[in-house]
Amino acid sequence: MHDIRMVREQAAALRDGMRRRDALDQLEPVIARLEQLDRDRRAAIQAVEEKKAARNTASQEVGRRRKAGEDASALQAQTRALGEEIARIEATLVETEAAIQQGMYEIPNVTLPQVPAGDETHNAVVRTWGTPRAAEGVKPHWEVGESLGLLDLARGAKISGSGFIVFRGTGARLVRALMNLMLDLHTREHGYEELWVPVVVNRASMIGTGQLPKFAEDMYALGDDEGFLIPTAEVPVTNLHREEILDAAQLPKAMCAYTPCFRREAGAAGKDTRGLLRVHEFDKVELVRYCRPEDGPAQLELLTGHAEHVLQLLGLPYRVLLLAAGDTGFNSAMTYDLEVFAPGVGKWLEVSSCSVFTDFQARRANIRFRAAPGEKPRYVYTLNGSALAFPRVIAALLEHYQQPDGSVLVPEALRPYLGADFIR
RNA sequence: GGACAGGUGGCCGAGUGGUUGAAGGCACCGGUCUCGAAAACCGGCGUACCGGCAACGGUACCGUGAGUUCGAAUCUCACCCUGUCCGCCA
Repeated sequence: MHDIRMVREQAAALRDGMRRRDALDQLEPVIARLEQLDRDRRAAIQAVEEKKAARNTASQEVGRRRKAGEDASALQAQTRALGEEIARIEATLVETEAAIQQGMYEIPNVTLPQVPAGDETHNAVVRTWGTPRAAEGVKPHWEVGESLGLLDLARGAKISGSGFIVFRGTGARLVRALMNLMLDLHTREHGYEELWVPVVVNRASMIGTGQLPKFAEDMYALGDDEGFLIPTAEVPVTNLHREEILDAAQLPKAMCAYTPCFRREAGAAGKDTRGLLRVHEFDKVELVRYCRPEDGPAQLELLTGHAEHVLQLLGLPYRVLLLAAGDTGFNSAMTYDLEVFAPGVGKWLEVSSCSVFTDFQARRANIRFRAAPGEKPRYVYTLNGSALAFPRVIAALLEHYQQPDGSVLVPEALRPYLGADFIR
């Protein structure tokens, strides 16, 4: 969420940001309405505070007179009338503020200057690593996975529904191996603190990282009062220090967590329905960083490099995309997607999305730091990225390392974790 | 799930209807002293919003929300959270 002052004082920059996302036409009415609401709000505040100041002095006078044994009933009646007037103005103020908040929730982050303007056709490949394997003769991962007994998609669908996977045998072990490989790498070599967090979070956390109120249909709500299944570990991990003021010495702060992730994938019906490419429950290791504002872009490069490192260890060819403004997520100011090549399905698969959110999430979640003792707290910048999402990595492994005899070669870095050189 | 006890500033803790944004202490910042440090002493020290170029003025905030009242940290109600005990449970 932006500061309302962005609308008041930097409206031109805000409009330009929306234009770069190809979203200005859609959002212009919202912005214009916010400008009016902001004026209404301040006028109401001035009126209400003036009357409150009058009431405060009057009721002090009542106290003084009563203590002195004088009659204060006329002044009391007058003050009560003032109170009723205050209540009336405050009621309109509450409405105005609710409308402002609703409007502010509609406006996405403004992307950084280095982000290309326009829709996804303006996404830029900034680098590639490795050589994609030729597609000839490579079977899609679901065929290899099922023939090797690693996946049981039919039974996943039976016990939970389509889009839920059962891994079995070496397949199940592969999931555990990936989890350990990634967590070991990030904690031992990249300096992240490992967290084990709840996968059920409350509404305040979902609002803090920006999943709510805009993306409610994408999540599983538990049906009782307050619980949601997390769509990503970003939610519990970024919210860890919600409503806190950190010491500057704690920045940059690096945390990682393995969690399952739950997504209803509303609106994605019919896309990537086979295999592991789009599922309702999947596992992932997530990296989260907090930093000082001036470090944001450099921290994004660092975090993206940490995610890439996993793919390099696994020996999977990938490319890094800098998303154009129009393809950058609502909360993000700049995003790199990592796409791994899966020759069996002949596609680049998104296995990570690394973003810097500037202070857009920190403002919502109220995560601040004090640069020096005595200084005013400022919002941190938050970042996160998957490193990595398991199912598509597994798909790529099963396709990229497929052997003519139907077995799958295990990349060296994974062997100690899986305890095998080949999956057969 | 039941019964008690609690939730006050960065932390500890006083305050039970009226100049209380809130005593006192710790921490922190500045100063005196010192070769330097510690100790001691003096002073400062919350956040947000509105107005103002500024100095500054105003308003709000004592878990959250509603209510009573001329006036609420203080009284009432609901909810949330924490602690202790009981029950249940992997």
